[in-house]
Order: sequence, then structure tokens, then C-alpha cells
Amino acid sequence: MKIKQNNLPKPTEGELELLRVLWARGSATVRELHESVSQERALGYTTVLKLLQIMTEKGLVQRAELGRAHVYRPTASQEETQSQLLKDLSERLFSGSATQLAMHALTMEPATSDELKEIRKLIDRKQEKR
Amino acid sequence: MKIKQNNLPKPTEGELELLRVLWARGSATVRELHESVSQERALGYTTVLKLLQIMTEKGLVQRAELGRAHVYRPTASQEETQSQLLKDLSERLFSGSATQLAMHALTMEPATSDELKEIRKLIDRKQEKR
DNA sequence: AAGGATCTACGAAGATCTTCGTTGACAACT
DNA sequence: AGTTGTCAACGAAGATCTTCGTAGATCCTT
Repeated sequence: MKIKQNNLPKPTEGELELLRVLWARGSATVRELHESVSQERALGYTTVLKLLQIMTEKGLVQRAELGRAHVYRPTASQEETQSQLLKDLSERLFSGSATQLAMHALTMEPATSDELKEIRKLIDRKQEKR
Repeated sequence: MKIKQNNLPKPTEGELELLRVLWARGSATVRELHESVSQERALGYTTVLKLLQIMTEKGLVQRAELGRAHVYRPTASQEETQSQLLKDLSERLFSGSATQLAMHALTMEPATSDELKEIRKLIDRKQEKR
């Protein structure tokens, strides 16, 4: 169990867009990120660069030099960030109850059989623990 | 089943703070909202007023005149807003899967026995439907 | 060596959010 | 009638976010 209590700020929407790519690839250069994001929407190269510079200042990503370019990698894992943002939302909108949040999310959309099984397992494990 | 497809914008953090109070009370005047929020943190009266004026423009709240004061009530219910924000987060952070989001939320925090039972019922109902 | 391509750094404009002071309307009190 | 308290409206300052142009460094090609 990794206990990593960094105090990373909540990523903004634009920052999250880049983080998603970084999580998928592990790490990437500005050019790679720009190309990836550009498939979705028009965005200048220097815009991506600037965002990454800001994210570096905030600690959201780390960078290493590789030749003349910089390679960026996310500081927090996707799971950690998911937890952070879910906690935030549960506090602001579900009186701090992640369980209530989960229940609401479950009612929102059909789930596959496998997913339902997964959830059952999850609950079983939780119930054992008490 | 209410099918209310308004195109309300995503509330900001400050706006959500006021909406929480409004959902709890049904409706409120600026003064009431200011007093309620002031218990948590210092905030000027006109700040709350301005926020409500903006929220009215955005359509997040509706207002009625009561004497010289205005009474505000939320346009969307708490449940609708919860769904909206959960959907948004699931798209931006869980590849659009609210179920994955729910599972993550469930692992985050202990749930009460009653809650676990509730979730079971939810899953049962979902599984019947297929 | 010159020219073009590619990279980071910097500054800045525009949008949105947050916060509040000031103003003017109106009511209540003296 | 004049003062005081309460209300909405407005404007504006400061913070953050988003976006990009320009400049300067470095590399590659001719």
C-alpha cells in the first residue's frame, strides 16, 4: 500500500486533458501531447507547452530533459487523482459520503454483467471486514 | 419520471455552495443565504448578492420578488445536478463509465451495513432487467 | 556558414470567477 | 422632514485559466 500524501492541487479541465494522455502513455513530450490532443480539438503547440510549464510549477507533472526536448510524466497516478476528485465531489455534493455518490452513479447507467459481479465482490469484501 | 433537459451550465464552486443551501431550504433570500454561508466562512453580503445575480442570468436559480427583497429557488434539483456533475466527471476521468466511477468510489470509504444492503438491492434490480 | 526546423521561455491578452465598495431606492423610525 | 437601516444594481479590482505570438537557443541540412 502506497501512502503518498502529496498536496497536489486539483487539476483544471485543461490540465486533466493532458494528464489523461500522460496516464495512457506513461510519459510524453510536448509534441506528442500536442499531437494527441490536436486530434480532438485545435490547440496551439505553445499552448500545450505553457500548460505543461504551469503544471510543472504546480507539481502535477515532473519533467526530465531528453536531448533538447523535455519529457513529462504525471506525478500522481490516475487512481490517486480519481480518488482525489471523487472525494472532492462527494464533499461538495454528497455531504462527504462517497457511498452515496457511488449509489447515485450506479443508478445512472446500465452496467455489464461482469461489472455487476465485480461490485458484488467488492461489497462482499467490505461486509466481511466488519 | 421528470424529463427536464435544461441546458444549465456547470455550477462553479461558489455557486454550488449557495445551491447546497437552497436545496436544503427550498428557497431563500440573499440575507438568509448570506447568514447561512457566513457560518462557514467570511463572505460579504454583496458578494452573495452578486453571485445570485449571475446565477439568475445563467438560469441556475429563479427569483421572485417578495416585498422589496428577492427570493431565490434552484432551477435544477439536487439530484439532477448530482447526475450532471457525475456524468461530467465520469467522462473526463473514467472514460465515460459511471459504473467504473461508482466502483472506485465504493473502494474509497467504509459503508454502513444498511448502505451495503441498499447497493445490493440496486444491483439485483439491474441484474433482473437484463 | 546560412537557412530552416524544432525546442523552451516569456509575456500578454481575453475569459471567467471571486470578491467587495459605492450608489441609489425605499422603508422605518424619531 | 431627516436620519438610519435594508435592499438591489452596478462597476471594478484581483485571481485564475486559457490561449497564443514572439524571441532566443539549438540542431540539421545544404
